[in-house]
Amino acid sequence: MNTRHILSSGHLEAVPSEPGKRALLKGQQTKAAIVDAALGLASQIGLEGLSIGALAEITGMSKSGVFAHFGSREELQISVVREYHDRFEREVFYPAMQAPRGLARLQAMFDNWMVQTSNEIDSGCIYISGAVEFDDRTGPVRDALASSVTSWQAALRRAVEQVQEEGHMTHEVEPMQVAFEIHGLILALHYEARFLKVPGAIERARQGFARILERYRTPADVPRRRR
Amino acid sequence: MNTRHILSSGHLEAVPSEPGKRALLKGQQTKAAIVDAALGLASQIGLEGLSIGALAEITGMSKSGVFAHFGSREELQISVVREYHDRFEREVFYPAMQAPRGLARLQAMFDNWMVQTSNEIDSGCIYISGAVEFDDRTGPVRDALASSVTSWQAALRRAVEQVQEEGHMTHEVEPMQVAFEIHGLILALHYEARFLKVPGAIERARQGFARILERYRTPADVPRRRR
DNA sequence: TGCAAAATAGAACGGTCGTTCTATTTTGCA
DNA sequence: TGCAAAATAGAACGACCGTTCTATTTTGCA
Repeated sequence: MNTRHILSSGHLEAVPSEPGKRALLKGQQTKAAIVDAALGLASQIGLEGLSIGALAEITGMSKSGVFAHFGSREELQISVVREYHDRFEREVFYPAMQAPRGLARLQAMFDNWMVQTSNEIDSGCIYISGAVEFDDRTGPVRDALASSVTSWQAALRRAVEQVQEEGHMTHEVEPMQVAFEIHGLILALHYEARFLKVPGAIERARQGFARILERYRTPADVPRRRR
Repeated sequence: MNTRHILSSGHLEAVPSEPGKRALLKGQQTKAAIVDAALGLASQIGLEGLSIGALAEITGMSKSGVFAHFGSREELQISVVREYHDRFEREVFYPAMQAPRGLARLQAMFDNWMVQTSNEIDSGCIYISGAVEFDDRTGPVRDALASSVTSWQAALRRAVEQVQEEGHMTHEVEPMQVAFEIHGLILALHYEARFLKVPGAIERARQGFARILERYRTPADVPRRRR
């Protein structure tokens, strides 16, 4: 249909493929602004709640103007997932990689993740709401979500392995089991803080994490209490 | 508007309020069937995905026929939440109360909860999907959801307290902290089994639960390994 | 069994949705 | 600076939404 549109619009003799890619500065700039607004909207009402009309109103554009940047609602949703993936890397993953590998890095990953998840008013986590919205659907949006989440889980697993190699955690537990339990703490935090609005959920998650570390500590490992 | 409808339809001289409540057998029966179908639908696509048109098609009724039983979509959603609450009590809570109070009962609550949550193909958990859909909204649907969840959490907390009184868990941990961590395991189970479709999520949750018990075990308590 | 009330059907409403088509404006290299 | 291509606007589409209104059928007690 993209082809049909190009062919049917205006001057046909100039084949529009070859004349060396333009910079498209303005276009990409507006597109980035739309995706930014879309991410904000999706964080509040979910990926399925995204509507092109609402997005047009927010950005002050026309519906078709917004639409043209993506070609379909699904492509818009995918763009939002990619954008969230990038931000998650930028705000959670990369900063944690600055910490020395081992306990400190795992702790940093968890801390950053907590902050990202419970970011007070706005921005619920797309990975969590998206999982609920797309858990019995197939298609590229689900795939984009799942692959982002899976890659983050793999990063978590590596971090746990490094704690084991460092000697601060027993090898008797599978790294993915630890990642599972940590994920559970984040999900419970998101549930209680964002839905039930109970205070102190962050502290519960923090305690849960500390107790996972204690539970799986190498027998010889020094307690080294912080706080 | 209800009044307007009554007044404007047909014979006005007979005030329709007093003639002793009828049994309404057929009506309540169809309503129950609609709620049942609605719960099935909401379990798959969420409370927000519920549409009266789709429900009419499933039940073989007309849209207005379905609608008349509830008066609004919101009332339909509330009915679905109440129905899920009843089933949750019937399939998770009451059976667990048959087990002797203490460790056995807490274990039964967790086991039944796991089964209810990861029920293979159909029926995702309304408490989980609903939390995501209504986490930044207000209104009676959110309130119904939240109060159901809160009452279940209170039941969980009592069960944990009884384990402490029984002497199988240290008093050093707050019961709600234990409930928080257990909730996290269920949420992670739901996430990984239903969205990511990874096998073995149930076993991860089960291990996580066992390790919570180990972690908080009274020092003097005999391990008493099962399996 | 009659008859009022309850239950259901059917059509229509205003609204929003994603998408398409055409027309106009804006961009940015030659 | 001209001009093709890119970007955007605007109107219209068919579909579905929740809801209302009126008309018809079904129910179940007197």
